[in-house]
Amino acid sequence: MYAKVIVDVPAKQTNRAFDYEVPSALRKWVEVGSRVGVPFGPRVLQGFVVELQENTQLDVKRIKPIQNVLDLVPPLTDELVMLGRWISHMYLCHEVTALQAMLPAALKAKYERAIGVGEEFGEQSLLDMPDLQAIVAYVKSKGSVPMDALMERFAADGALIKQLLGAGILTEVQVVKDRMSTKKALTVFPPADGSGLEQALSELPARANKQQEVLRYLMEHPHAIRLTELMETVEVGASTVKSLADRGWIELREVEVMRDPYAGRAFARTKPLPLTEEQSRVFAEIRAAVAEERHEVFLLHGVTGSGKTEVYLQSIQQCLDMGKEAIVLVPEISLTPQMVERFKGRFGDLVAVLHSRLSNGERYDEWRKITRKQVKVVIGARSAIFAPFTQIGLIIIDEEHESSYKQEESPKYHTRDVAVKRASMQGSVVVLGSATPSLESLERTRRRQDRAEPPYRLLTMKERVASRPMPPVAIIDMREELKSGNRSMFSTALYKAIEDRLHKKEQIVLLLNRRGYATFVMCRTCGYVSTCPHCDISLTYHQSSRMLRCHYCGYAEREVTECPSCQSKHIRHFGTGTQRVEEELGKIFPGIRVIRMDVDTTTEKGSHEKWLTMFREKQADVLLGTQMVAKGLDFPDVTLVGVIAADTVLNIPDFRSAERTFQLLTQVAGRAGRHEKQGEVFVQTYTPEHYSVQYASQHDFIAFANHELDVRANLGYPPYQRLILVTFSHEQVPLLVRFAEAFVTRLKEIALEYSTKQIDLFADAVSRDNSFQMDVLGPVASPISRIKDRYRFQCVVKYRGEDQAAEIVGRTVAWFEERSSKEKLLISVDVDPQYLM
DNA sequence: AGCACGCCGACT
DNA sequence: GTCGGCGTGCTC
Repeated sequence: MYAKVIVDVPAKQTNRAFDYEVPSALRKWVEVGSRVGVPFGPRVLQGFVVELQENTQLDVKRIKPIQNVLDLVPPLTDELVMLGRWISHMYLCHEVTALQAMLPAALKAKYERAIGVGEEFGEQSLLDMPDLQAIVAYVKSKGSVPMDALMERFAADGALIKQLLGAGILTEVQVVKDRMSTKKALTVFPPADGSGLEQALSELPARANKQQEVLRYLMEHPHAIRLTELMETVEVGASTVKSLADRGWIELREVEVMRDPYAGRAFARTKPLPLTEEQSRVFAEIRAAVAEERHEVFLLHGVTGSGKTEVYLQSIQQCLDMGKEAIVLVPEISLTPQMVERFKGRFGDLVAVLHSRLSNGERYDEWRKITRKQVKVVIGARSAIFAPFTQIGLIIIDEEHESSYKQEESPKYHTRDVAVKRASMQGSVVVLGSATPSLESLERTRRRQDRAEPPYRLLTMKERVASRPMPPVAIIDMREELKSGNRSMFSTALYKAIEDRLHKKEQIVLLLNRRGYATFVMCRTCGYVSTCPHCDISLTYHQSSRMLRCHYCGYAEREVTECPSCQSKHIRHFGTGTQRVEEELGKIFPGIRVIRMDVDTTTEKGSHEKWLTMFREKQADVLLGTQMVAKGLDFPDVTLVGVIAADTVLNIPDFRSAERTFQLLTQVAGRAGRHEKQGEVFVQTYTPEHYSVQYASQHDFIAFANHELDVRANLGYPPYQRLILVTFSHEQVPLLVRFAEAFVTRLKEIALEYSTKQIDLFADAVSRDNSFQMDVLGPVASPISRIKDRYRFQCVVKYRGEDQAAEIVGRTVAWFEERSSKEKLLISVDVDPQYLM
């Protein structure tokens, strides 16, 4: 039997399957999806089995055998292996990179050097010496032994070992191991029927008090118990228990344990809540599709507070009733303890939770609950879409518009598209939920049936549960404030509202989508601006550390008090960041309690939850933060939401900035008045007339979407045309420009090869049919033209119709890498980019 | 990615 | 005359 194996070398030349023999001893362990150790050139590598074949004529001189199998149960399924291939084609990455992305970090290969028995073994007269024989026999019995372990065991024979290595009787070998081992704990096992313990008790000397206590405890509780737990409850030392084990009365051995991050936490069981009329209507649709096992994608547009989660929960229940599994995806930031609680509360131990705050070991153990079929529901961020389930009935993506569903490192996949692909492979239902759906998804609900990519079905929930009204949104024109002499960052209206809430002891959420203190620092005499020496970007001033920081590469320097260019002392901080707002609040409202949440205050593990808990317990009046305060939070006493500057997002030069502004304003407005108390929202802006601000204040997503879709159609942007962003970087500009231009020229040539009568290249008309059109913009300097001392150029491939585009770009990259491999030029390809940066 | 094989400068 | 530079090519 032979296996096709993808080896763990993410390089162009090794991006294909290699053939290996499956030794008969390993036959029943090697399956498609197995992780194996294989000899590759002079070393041993980890690889993934992607195909098995009985017999084939292979045109390779020597087929090597698979060395070992790394898991009892293959960590990947056939389906995930296929999905990996699809991802590698779709998003242009090496196949092994796609497969690796599906596994927890704990399963990343670790290569260890060890000593094994060499091929020279047997014919050597040296072996007559008993000492040598002992060493060789030992190594042989173990297969391979780490060098230090061997030296320790045969400490006196260091010279001999060296000699054996020199003669080739022993050789250095490489062993593939897991990065993370399973956690083991010493566990005490009393005899099965409890018999013999009484006997043992009588045999113990009278003064062996502690041992007697242990025996009595075990007679009362005749089941296995962790040694540490036993030591704690009976208050004895380990030696006491060990001596009982030595006499054979009890058994003491290592048992694999799960690291359960939610161990010891009881989740109150909840029952399905009664559904509103709207909820029932939506639920009926989803339930029917799940019950009929019909692959279908629903876009659930439900306003904030319309009770989407309850619909999810009941749909999952339908899935479980049928013996099938469900995956729930949420943005990392909204995977809060409250969210976990709702799912654990409804489905108890059937839920595995995967998020980035878990340690590698914890995540690995949660993941193994899936492979062991101990759970039926997975709730997690992005990568949970790869949960190795085989009977998926339902995949839910909450807040489907979130850009964090797009992975920014290779493989640069979009979770939504991977989910739809996976669901089509398994025949499962997908529910995309959002109060502000992405325009890509909305557009697909409006497509005609006959397209190659079938349409999604739109489900709508317009009412908030308990008929709570949407909070009124006031738009405040900051230009008017300036005219009337108010130069502070708070408008009069917002100032009064904050004062009022402080007085009433109600809570406030303030949003400013910019961290740090000031966005840039400028000399008022000569106009000098502090910029990063490694990146083409201005430095941000951080008040707490009195440092100027680069938000791209992390470079930091001391605050300047004197202009480095003209020595003037007139240094001024421009632009407002969260730190400055915090300081200002303290000045205007003495005694105000502010919690600031941004990446600077939430890097520590658990800090995110800590701040939210403090706010919930009303230990603060204001929750001030970047977009992380806009998502999914639900606090009953929040009656005021203030957006300090809506323009920060709007002014970013990106075709999605209007959409992002609308989403952000809608999400943050949804934080107010979710309970009995009526809420109020203030949006400060210098562009109050902009349609994204206007429609957000009217809570009118559909009107906004129609407007924005028109804009996109006219400009030829997604969802009507799709994009591939290709970025080049190099330390020298002239070479970079030359290469980027050569790339674009070649790309156009290759694209023309694909030109047939239904493929219409470089047509600029936006017609609504399905023909393939493609255009290349650039190359131009990237918006951030230098990062970490590397200059950046980019080109944007625009296309529509069926996508050979990724293939065309892929072929161009391959052609290009053959010619530029010796230069340190980096090319990065991003299919369906979220940001054109 | 590693690592070997393979052709041209400064040293015992 | 050799030791060693890293350019090119292969790994089942």
